[in-house]
Amino acid sequence: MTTTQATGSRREQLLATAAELFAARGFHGVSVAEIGAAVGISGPALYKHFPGKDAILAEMLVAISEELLSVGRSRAEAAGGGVPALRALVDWHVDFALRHRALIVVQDRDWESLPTEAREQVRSLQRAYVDVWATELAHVHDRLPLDRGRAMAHAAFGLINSTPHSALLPEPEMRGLLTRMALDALGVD
Amino acid sequence: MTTTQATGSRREQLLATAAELFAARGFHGVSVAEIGAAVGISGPALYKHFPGKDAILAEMLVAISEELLSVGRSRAEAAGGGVPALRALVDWHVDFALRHRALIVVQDRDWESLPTEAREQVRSLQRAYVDVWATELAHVHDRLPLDRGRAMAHAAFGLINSTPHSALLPEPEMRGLLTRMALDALGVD
DNA sequence: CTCCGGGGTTAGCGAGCGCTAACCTCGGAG
DNA sequence: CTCCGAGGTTAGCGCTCGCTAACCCCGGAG
Repeated sequence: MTTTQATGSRREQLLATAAELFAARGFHGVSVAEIGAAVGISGPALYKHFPGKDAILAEMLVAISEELLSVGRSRAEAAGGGVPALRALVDWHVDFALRHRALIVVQDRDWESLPTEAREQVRSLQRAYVDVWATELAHVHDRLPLDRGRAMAHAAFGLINSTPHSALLPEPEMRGLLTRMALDALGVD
Repeated sequence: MTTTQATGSRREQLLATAAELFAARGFHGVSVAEIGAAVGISGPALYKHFPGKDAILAEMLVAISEELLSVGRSRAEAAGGGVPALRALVDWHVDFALRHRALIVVQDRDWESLPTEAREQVRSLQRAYVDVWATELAHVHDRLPLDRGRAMAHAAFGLINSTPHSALLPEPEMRGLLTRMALDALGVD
């Protein structure tokens, strides 16, 4: 068996670079030649690592959707539910958004460019993640319908995910600001 | 002089239809043939109304940026500044986002596809709009630096503009929810 | 030493794109 | 009655795109 190290790092290098390019100019606005050039190989060499351009997008969006959900779930559980769980969820999402600005942009801009199967997968992962938030919100605000909790979660994501578009504050201050605004918007305190 | 009515309505029909298509599949994901077909003409007939595909995008984004700024300004002024002005701004932006979901989506997804001149124009209009919010925020929260006010405004836009992506509540309830969450996030009340 | 497969190269295909050219139609203004 | 320009049409050009084909290099297992 060969070392999967080199292979893995080239793949991940491509994923990371493609994420930056997609974030900057959109999935349809970036060619495979550009993606290749950005990592020092050129054009069709990319097909030795991915079956197609779509597959790159699919892999990165499925991966982040899975990470958001699984870590979000475990942090909420570790916090024991209720207000501490919501604090944990906000902290987690703010942290993620600040660390992966490019992926945040791509996720809600190029979602429609996913091949059908991956699109469904991402959709269901996102729904599950929203429901983690919505159920915690329902525990905190009693008599809160699930629909309303979901809408509140979406609004909070919009607030937190706005950070790639502004980015005019130093990172620690931005983190604090977004965290406080999100908690206030969710009526937590 | 001919009646500019028919001409104007065809132009506006194209603008409205193109906005829906761009919102659904992205600027690069929609062809001029599709835009034409969606209004009953086909393909190149569109060049009798616009100098190019870019120009359609430019016209609609410049128009909404101007409207957001000018109406926002006048409403804030009419409210007399301070907390009432912020309430007026939130009401205005929520109303706009609910009425023009497609344009909201296009504005922050296909911004980079604008021709240079229009891009600069939209950028400066948006900056001015953000500053309307930031200055009112500075009046309400004393010692609030302008940078921080701008970041708060961006976050509030993110919250309010999330509505095209969720849309799972009836409109009046959504309006109330977004308004309350935005005001809470901004520390107004 | 051999050889073979992973990871790279260039050439080029077929399709779709934005846009232009050339032409048609037809409802008024003169 | 004439004519002309607004607003359509189709044909097709030139370009870029995603992707395939065919080939090459070379490090390490047997």
